[in-house]
Amino acid sequence: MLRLSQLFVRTLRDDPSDAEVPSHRLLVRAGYIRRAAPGGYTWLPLGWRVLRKVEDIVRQEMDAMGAQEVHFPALLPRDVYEATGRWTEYGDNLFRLKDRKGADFLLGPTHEEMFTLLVKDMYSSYKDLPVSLYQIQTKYRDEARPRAGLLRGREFLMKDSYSFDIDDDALAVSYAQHRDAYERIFARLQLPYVIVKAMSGAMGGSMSEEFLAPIEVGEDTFVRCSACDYSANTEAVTTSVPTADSNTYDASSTIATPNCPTIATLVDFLNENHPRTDRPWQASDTLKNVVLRLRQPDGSTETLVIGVPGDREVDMKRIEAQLSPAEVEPLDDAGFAQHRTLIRGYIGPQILGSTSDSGIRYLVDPSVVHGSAWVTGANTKDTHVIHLVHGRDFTADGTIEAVEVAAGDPCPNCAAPLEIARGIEIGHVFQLGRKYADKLGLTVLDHNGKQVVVTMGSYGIGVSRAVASIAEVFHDDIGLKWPRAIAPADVHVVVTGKNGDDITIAGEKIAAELEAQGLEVLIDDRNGVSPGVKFKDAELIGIPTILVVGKSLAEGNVELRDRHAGTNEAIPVADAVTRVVALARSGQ
RNA sequence: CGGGGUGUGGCGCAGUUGGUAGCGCGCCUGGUUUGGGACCAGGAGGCCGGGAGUUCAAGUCUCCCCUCCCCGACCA
Repeated sequence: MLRLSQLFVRTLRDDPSDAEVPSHRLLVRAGYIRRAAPGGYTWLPLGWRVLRKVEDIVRQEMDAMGAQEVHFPALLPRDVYEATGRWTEYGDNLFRLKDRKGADFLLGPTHEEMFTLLVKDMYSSYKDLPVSLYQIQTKYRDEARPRAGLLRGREFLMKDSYSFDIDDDALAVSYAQHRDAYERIFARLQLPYVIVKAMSGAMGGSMSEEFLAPIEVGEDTFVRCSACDYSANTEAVTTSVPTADSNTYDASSTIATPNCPTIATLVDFLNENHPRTDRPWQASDTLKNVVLRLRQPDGSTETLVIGVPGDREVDMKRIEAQLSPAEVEPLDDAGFAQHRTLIRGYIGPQILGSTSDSGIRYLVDPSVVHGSAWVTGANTKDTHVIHLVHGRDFTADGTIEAVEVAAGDPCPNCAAPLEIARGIEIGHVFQLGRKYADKLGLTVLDHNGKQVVVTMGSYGIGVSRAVASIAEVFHDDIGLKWPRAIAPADVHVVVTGKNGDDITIAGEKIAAELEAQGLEVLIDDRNGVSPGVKFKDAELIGIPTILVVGKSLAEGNVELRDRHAGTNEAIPVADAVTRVVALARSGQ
């Protein structure tokens, strides 16, 4: 039995000043966690119980799908990460340290290499596959900006698992099993989620999905369709190809546009000096050409220009994801100096394209459809071109999804408007493919006795982040409201009497009976603490069922409070144990 | 890494023109209280983020560094 008179906890009356998001505020205030280091938290008894319950649910479902638990050290040698290039690739986010002999070590940010080598060490036949292994481990990442308490720390608890298969079909099966297990885990945690398509990006895999808890304070932006079930991470959105523009336009003409350095000033100038007959000019009539530099992993660079409608922002993440593994950056002054034909602010596609004199590759966003007419730069200072038609007056080398996805954009599935929402990434499933197995030499003999490279999947759940996410979903102004499955106890018995009086005796008796029934009981047996304080603390701590043994005992009643529903029901003392046990076992 | 804010007992905060630190909560002792964060009396607890400087004198002024929070960049 957890006795509040003994429990190592101190609830705070005021919000801690450094906590902004509700989960952080309430977990500290209710005595679940305490900040111990930048990006690091101490788990107090109540919090540790919740964390272990989340862990247990994850463990049960992973075991049920056939994965086997192992445990690696967090302290890892450099050479393993050197083999895959991640010692350098991971950059500043990696915690590095040296041992007394000066040898390099790191604190594991994720364990692909270790799992791959472990399987290589032990297995060598297709008969050993498939196999899925997992661990629940403390991970270390030297985040540039830890924030929001448990939501982004530098040390956090993660379940990571890895599947090993003989071929892509088998990988698809392992992937589906993990995905199903994740759905069961989040359902048991009562954590709402959407599964969004994610970019496989530099990891080189083929299929990747994120589980996002749709919560405003989340750091991930995703889109979802207002009509169908489509959802995707913003950088992974693919737009449907718009139909070509079949209108006929006037011949293009070059016009002087003094003092029009921005799109807004250009549009104003056009409306004043070259008004359209049908409607005013708009930013969406202009074609904005952004100059980028691509840097390939081998160090070579290329200048690239991307055309997007002038009313849209360029999304560098989306572009980078499609050009991976090349890195993308805006062209700097030195770069412009090398391309004298590119006049900043007046760049037009007339001189661009790999077959043009400049030889500069030119891509357009799909919204710049064939046959559409644009206002754009004339490649001379203070001069623009109007009625420049795609396909007639200029050509592109191809298309690239380049504009920042905005609310109201059409859904690629059904064309209904998309919504933009924020979420917390609580899980990620990923078909890694052969990247790690290749680099680390993980092969097995197939049934023909031939060496084949194993294909892998990697799957993660942020366990400590899940605790915070649940707190984000289940709280109100006065405290936490845990789902029953992970509450630190089944019932919180509030006893409002003084030591030795009838109320205290009755409360202790009920608590003991509840415990005898197998329930986890937290009893507020503090002497000399006023009922108001006990009620406030019970609401703050957030155990879903609160049983008050107090003044209504005189009428033979106790009070059964539901923290979620906010209800308070007087029930006969004799029924108390049965009722509470039934509630606890209902799972609701 | 850029921009903004911040740092004073465990928590929340005040501290004037520079003059040797205070309030509320919490904690301890005694007493009175006990259904919505009680009351009275008496206590304990502070390298004022760190360093350097100006000054007879620095929480307060100057410079450098650091922390935490927010926004951005970054984030398998």
